[in-house]
Amino acid sequence: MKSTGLLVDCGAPPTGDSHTDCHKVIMPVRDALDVISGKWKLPIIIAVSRGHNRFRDIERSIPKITSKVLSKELKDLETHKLIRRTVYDTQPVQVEYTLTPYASTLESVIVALQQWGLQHRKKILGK
Amino acid sequence: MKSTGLLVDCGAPPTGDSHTDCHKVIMPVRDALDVISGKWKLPIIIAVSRGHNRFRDIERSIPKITSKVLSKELKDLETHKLIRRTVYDTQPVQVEYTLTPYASTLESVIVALQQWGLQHRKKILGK
DNA sequence: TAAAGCACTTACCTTTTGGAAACTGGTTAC
DNA sequence: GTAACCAGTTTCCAAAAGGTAAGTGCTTTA
Repeated sequence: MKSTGLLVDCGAPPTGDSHTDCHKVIMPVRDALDVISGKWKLPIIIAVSRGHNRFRDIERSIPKITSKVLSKELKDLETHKLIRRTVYDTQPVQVEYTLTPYASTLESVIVALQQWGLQHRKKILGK
Repeated sequence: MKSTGLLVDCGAPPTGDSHTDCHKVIMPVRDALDVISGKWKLPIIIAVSRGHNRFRDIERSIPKITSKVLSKELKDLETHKLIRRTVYDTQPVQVEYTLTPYASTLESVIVALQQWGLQHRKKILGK
């Protein structure tokens, strides 16, 4: 048995049944991936962080996104407390989307993914 | 996620506009997500890292995975240079899957996702 | 000689995800 | 008064991901 030392050692012996221990890695990782994976979540987060705060403004700033998908993704991001939706009682009503302070906790995750992804592209497409 | 063979094709051309730097974040992140997202990649990596090196051994160690999916995922992981497939010229042939040293570069990414996912679950499920 | 193990592959479904286009019900600008 | 803008929703479709079950060609075990 060769180990590259990858990953948290879940504690169980390598020959034992360790899938329950591994769940301690897999479950949180999948929770995190759920939040940021998909085609549009990151583009939306970035668009909003740059000051595109109105629905149509976000839609225009992200090429090829449709209003249906944008609507759904904004709801997802809202339930994950990454985006706040504020309705102003004006005529007509104005809706503003902003990043929550909590959204900034994602930064280290995104940076880790970005850096690994960058070197991986070089590795796979031959340097 | 749309892929062009190995890596993600992010659609829009990198012109000189303000979206260029967005793509510098989004593209690498999507490349990275492509490698580790999906239902089975992480469980497989963990199983192999813990000494499950034969096809049937890996299959048995991951509850509910099917041979079709395992076969496909192992191929993906191999083209991403995370897993090495070694065929021994025995009777009958033996096939061994091991993690490459490169696979250990994923560790910081996985740890970042795991930690964020852990606190996120607490945040979302109240507490 | 039959059953079982190994390393897969194949054909066929179902579920999930994302896309196109039209449409709603309001408001405002020309 | 009609055209356009806003913030979406609805219906229908296509592609991708994943699941089920059976089969392949080999070898070893009983």
